[in-house]
Amino acid sequence: MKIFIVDDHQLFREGLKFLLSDWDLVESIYEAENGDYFLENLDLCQPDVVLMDIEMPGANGIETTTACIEKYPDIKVIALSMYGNENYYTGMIDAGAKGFLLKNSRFEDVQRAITEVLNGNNYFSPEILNGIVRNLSKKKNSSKNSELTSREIEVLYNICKGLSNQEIANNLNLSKRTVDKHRENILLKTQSGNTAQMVVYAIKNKLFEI
Amino acid sequence: MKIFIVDDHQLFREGLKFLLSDWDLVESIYEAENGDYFLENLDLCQPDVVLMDIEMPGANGIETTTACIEKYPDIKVIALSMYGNENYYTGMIDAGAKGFLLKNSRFEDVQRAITEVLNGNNYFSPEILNGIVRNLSKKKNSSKNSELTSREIEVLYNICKGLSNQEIANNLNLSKRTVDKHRENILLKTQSGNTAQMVVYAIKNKLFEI
DNA sequence: TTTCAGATACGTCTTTTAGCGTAGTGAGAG
DNA sequence: CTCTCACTACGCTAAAAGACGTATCTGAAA
Repeated sequence: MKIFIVDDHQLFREGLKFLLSDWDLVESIYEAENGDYFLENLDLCQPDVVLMDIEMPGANGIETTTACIEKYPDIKVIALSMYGNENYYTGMIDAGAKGFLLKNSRFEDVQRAITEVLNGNNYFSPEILNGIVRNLSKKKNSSKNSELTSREIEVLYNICKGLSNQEIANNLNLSKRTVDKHRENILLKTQSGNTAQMVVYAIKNKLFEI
Repeated sequence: MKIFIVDDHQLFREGLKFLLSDWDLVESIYEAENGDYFLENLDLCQPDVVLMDIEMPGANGIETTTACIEKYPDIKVIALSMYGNENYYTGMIDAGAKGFLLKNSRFEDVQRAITEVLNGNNYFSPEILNGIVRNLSKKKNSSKNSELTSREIEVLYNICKGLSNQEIANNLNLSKRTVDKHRENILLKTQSGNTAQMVVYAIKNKLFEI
C-alpha cells in the first residue's frame, strides 16, 4: 500500500514516516509539505492513502482533498489535524475525506484508520465523532407541537409551502378570514412575532420537511 | 460495571450474557425482554451500560431509551439492532444513546463499544458510521448560495431571526429602504414568493441554523 | 344539560412587505 | 481611465399580514 503524507511540519512528517516504514502493510511513502506539491506529484505517485494536514500554507487540506478526489475518487484521504472544529471536519467530509484523526492520536489509531478506510469504511477520532453526533442530535430536540390543533398545523404547513392566506383558504375550502384567524392563533401559540419565526418553528418541530 | 441487556430474543440474550460473563470488567448482568420490564427494574438495578434492542414488542428501544436517559442521564445506552436504517440511528441518538452496534458485530466490537461509552465517547458500527457521514455530507450539497451576496446573506439571516426590516436596518446601520431592496433581491434570487419560502431556502442552504 | 374548546366567519385598522421605479458611491476589473 | 457590480438610498402604490374586536355552530366533556 502506498501512502502520501501532506503536512507542512518537517519533523512531524519524518516521525510519521518512521513509524509507517515499520509497518509491513506499507510499500512506499511519499511526502509533500503542502497541497500544491502534493497535487503536482499525484499522477506520478498514485497513492492508496493520503494523510492530509488541514492548516497549510498555500492550498489547504480541504481544497487539496477536493481536487484530489475529483481526479482520483478512489484515493482514501484521512485528515490529520491539530484541531477538530466543526468547519474542519465538515469541510473535509464534504471534500471527500474518509477519516479524520487528531494529531494527539496514537499510532495505533492511525493504523486502525488506514485499515478501516482501505476496507471502504470511515474512521474518526473519538473527539471528532462526538462532535459529529452532537451536531446530528442537536437539530432534532424540541418537539412539542401538542399546543397546535390539527387545523392549525395544516395551515402552518401551507404557510411554509409559501401560500398566501387567500390561497390556503382556497385549498382548504375556508374563508380567508378564517385562515387569518388561524394564522393569528399560530403566531400566539408558537410565540412567533412574524411569518419567519413561525416557519422556523414549523421546521424545528418537524411540522414541515425541508 | 453493571450491564443491562434489553432484547426480546431469549437466545440472543443468553449468548451475549455468556460472553459478557467471561469479561472481567463486568460485575453483574441484568436482562429484560422488552422496554417496559426494563424500565420497571431500572431503579433497582442502576446499570452503567444498557445494550438495547430497537425492535421490541411493547415500548420500543427509542421510547425506552428516552425514558431511561430522562431519569438517569449518565447511563450509557448502546443500541443493538439487526438493521441500521437512518430512522433507527437518528432516533436512538436523539433519545440519548451513545453507541450503535449491528447484530452482526463481533464480540470484540461490543467490548470496544462498551469501553468507549464508559470513557464518555461514542461508538458506532462501521456501517452506521458510514450512514451518518453520508447523511452529514448530503445536507451540505445543496449549498449554492453563491448567488446571494454576503450582505444579502446577512439580511436573510436577520429575517430568519424574526426581525422586521426596520429592526434589521437598525442592527446593520442601514436605512429601512435599503433593507427593503435587499429583501426584494433575496426574494428574486432565491425564487421565493414570500417570507416563508425565503426562510425555508435559508434553512435548506444552511444560511440559518435552527 | 350545560359548558367549553375548536373551527368557522366577518369588520376595521395599522403596520409591514412586495414590486415597480431611479440614482449616487466606491472598489475592482479590464 | 472607464465599466461593472455591490451597496447604499429614496418614492410610490398595492397587497398582505398583524392586532384588535365579535359571533355562530358543533362535538366532546363535565
